[in-house]
Amino acid sequence: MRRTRSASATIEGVAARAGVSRQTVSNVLNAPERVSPHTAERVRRAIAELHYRPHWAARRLRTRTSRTIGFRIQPSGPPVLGSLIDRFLHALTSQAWNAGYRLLLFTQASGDDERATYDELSATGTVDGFVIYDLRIGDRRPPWLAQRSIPFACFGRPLGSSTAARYAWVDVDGALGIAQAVDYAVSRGHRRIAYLGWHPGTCCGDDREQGWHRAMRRHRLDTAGLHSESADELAAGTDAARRLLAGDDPPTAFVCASDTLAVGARLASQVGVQVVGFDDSPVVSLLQPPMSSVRQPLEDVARAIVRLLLEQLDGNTTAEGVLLPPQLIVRDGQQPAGQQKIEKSTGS
Amino acid sequence: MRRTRSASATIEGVAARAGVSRQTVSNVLNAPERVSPHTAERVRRAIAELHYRPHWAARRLRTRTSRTIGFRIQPSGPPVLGSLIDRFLHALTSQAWNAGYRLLLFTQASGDDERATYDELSATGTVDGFVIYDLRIGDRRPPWLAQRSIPFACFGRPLGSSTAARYAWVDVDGALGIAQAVDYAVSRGHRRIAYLGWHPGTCCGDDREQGWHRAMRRHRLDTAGLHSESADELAAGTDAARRLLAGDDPPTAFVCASDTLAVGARLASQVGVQVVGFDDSPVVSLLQPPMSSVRQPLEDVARAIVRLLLEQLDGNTTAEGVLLPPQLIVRDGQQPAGQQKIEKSTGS
DNA sequence: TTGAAAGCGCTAACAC
DNA sequence: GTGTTAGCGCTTTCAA
Repeated sequence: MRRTRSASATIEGVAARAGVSRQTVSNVLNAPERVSPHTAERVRRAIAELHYRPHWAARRLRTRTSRTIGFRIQPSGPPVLGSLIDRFLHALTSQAWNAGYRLLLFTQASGDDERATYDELSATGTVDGFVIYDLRIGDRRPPWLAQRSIPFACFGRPLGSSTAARYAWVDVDGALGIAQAVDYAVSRGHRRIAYLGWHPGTCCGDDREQGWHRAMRRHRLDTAGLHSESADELAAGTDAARRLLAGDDPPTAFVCASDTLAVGARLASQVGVQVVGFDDSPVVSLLQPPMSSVRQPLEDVARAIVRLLLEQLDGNTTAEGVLLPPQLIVRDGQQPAGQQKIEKSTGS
Repeated sequence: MRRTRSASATIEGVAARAGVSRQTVSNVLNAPERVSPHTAERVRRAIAELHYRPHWAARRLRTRTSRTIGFRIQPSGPPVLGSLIDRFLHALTSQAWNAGYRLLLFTQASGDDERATYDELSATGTVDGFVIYDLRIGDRRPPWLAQRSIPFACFGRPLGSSTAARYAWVDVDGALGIAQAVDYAVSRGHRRIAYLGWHPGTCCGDDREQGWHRAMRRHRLDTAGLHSESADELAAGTDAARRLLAGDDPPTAFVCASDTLAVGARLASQVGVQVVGFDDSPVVSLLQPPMSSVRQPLEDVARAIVRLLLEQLDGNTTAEGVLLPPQLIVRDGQQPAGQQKIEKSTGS
């Protein structure tokens, strides 16, 4: 006869079967070094025979930890090419699990104060801390959480806050990524390299634009008439590219703040015009001919975020910022010296 | 001075402040009808003043319910256009939350038995049940879970199982969706309407192909030489479309089992050839010119799934199957009579 | 190295 | 309508 859910074994049952006290069973699971190998073996056998698993809630109540990380997903707004956050979510779930933590998902309750749910989950002890992302300039969540001593770690630098340095964050060096893209375009012989970015004030947009400016300066290239700001939309990318291409001395390459803008630019470009995107969205590798794009190291970001968060939960208040380098995934044309081709291009 | 996390109020503190017993406070929260309005008001004030929140784990232990639903996300395999599951995840999170449940995410631990994690989460009482998706033919999870009386609900019909009728599932009527697409193509004057599908045996592929066959028969249209089976890849769509277009009496419209195939088909098609996709991926609305696609009602799916799961948790063992109608989102050309245009097409 | 006692915070069952 | 008692399953503290 099968064990049923309603009658699952408790630590008491295991202790009885192994002929030891509850304590010893607990020690086998939580502090094996305190138990003699012989006893431990007997206990482990009893555990296996009874298919015993410690009750999650009982453990949580006793230790007063939830071993759970909260993560809020936003409704996926305007259509963009493959959401970076969805891919990040996979990495985060996996990293949290590896660290013995669970990931709890939630959404903003409609009409709710943005922070009510953070408060709820934290005050009830449902989660030990949060991972937050999509930080806007002057985002009020970091100071709000910090003031309440609620542990959190950010994907992205908290900008526009005087206390930003005190938060734990992990970000990808957008300036470096864009600079890599410019370097690559230069190595392919381009000199008129335009940048399609977002309106100033968008989260990581300023950072990426900086990368373009600096890289162009380093190569002693002129930037006049090669710059556009728009919303993060495909049509905006197309419009911007058309406008720039119509000028005197038009660009022969576009380096873009997003894949969405990049695909838009491609629609306005003839063969021979190089376009480099940002984020390495799945759809990008499907394009014909293939397009290069800057990839964010999402696994590394997730690993670092979990580490920073757990350090706080362990009481090590290391308010640290981690900046990770992205990687240009080259899909068009020959490799520049020193670059490694990471992915085969898809296609017929 | 601020309340700190470590010293949060308990039900005892609230009871003391309100001058009632712990039980009364509990009743105010869980069974308000048992408490006199006057007492309830006093208790509520005390709750507010102390910023009291019932401790999640204590509740879970006492009631022996986790109020949590488990959901496994797979690593996002080969690049496809915008993952349907990511959008479903938003809807599911929101619906679960509205029902008072939390959504717990997990991934398959590498090298693990596929079912070990389901077992772990269930046996420890970390979750009350699961939502599973991406059911393959003869998927062993449904019978495995059912045998252990672990509640679950499927997104998609469990196929290839003799006991499928006994499971709770919610699916979208793919045959109907494809039929809508065919009807629309016919209304636009097309007679040679091809179908690009997947290899037989793929989960919902057979269903969708059925829809094409039936709709074509209903319109008394010939299907010979208008059918292709391939992997769900962009290049495969392009190849298939090219092959069919090269035949005698080539198609003037393509109805596809996925947006990925549809976009592939577009790349092989000239202006005037109509292509209809499936899933209404975000990227589809970005195409120029816009493309129509069959949209799955993910909010409704999520709502029904949560309902079916909670019914099981409440002890109502309704092994029910729910089939929901999809909706053709028309983006190209004029509306056929009786069709409503749902979304503005994006573009310049 | 092992065991006994205590209690985490809450709610079901019952008495008043 | 409200209070008292008991105990969910576990781990921390302290004694043996």
